Amino acid sequence: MQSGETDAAQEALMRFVRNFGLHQPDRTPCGQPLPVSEAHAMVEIAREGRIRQVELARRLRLEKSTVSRLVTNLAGRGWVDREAADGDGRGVLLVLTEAGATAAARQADSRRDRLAALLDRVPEDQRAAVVRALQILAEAAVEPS
Amino acid sequence: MQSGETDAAQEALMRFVRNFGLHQPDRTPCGQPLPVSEAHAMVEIAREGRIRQVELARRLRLEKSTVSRLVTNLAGRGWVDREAADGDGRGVLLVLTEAGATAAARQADSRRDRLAALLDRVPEDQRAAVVRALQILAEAAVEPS
DNA sequence: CCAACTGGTTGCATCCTCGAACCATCTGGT
DNA sequence: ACCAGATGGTTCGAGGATGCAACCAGTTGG
Repeated sequence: MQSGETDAAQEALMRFVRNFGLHQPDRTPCGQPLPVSEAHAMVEIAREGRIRQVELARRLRLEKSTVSRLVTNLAGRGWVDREAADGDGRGVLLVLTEAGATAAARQADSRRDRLAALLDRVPEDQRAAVVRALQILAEAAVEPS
Repeated sequence: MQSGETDAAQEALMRFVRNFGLHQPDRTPCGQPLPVSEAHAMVEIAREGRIRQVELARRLRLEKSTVSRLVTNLAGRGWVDREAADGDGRGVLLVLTEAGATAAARQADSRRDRLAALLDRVPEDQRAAVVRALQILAEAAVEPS
């Protein structure tokens, strides 16, 4: 590993976090001000349709208590329902409501716009490489929890 | 702009944020638990040696009030001193103390380790491309404030 | 010389996250 | 069948990070 390469990556990562506004936990570009973690939760729930709360916590890398409150918020917005898990009397199954599906779609659109604007500012001939790199990074960032 | 590409980028970005732990504002890998923004502040101050507080706010994309408090914390750790700006009686010039320089160096080492570990997990023949992509992204993420 | 602006600080409100305590429900071994 | 330990959730308390508004002190331009 070349030290210069690492330093460059470190510098670039910091700039990206700042420039993209990742340090502001609230207010994501999802149509309405929506906490990042709730937005991420919506993505996961929407993808699966129904998902165990503990599984959501694992994917979001959040404490179960945090997820519990987060889900309470989402339920308060009328976006998800809590159902009893089939085989397990303890578990909670999260299900997207109709309104939740609509909201998730709207959020996805806004996010798409934001990302499209970002990618618009990278030279066209490097776009594919950048996206690919992002995927590689996401994969490489997995830490043993 | 291909929609599939945007979606892939969006997905990858979300995974990266989660997997890398960017959603935890406190606790950065800098030797000791250090808030992300304070760590970034240290990087900027260390790079410049001395920097105006308002300039720090601009670079960190934070409200001046937030920076004021942030700097108070850093001063409390004994890492920076507040000096009067030369030509301007209002301004504050931030200067790294000796201890601050040491701390900044230590933090840089820890960050380097973390980044090196991350890059270690990306295939060697793509490392350069990934770092390059990160730089492009950081550049592209600049929003008109 | 005064109005408008700029840099900082402080107070207030909001939000996010974690750990601990607690409860209910499995699971595995005896 | 029973009990100890693990697992999934909820609630409570505490700690941090951030923004906005109000306020003060200097600066600038007309």
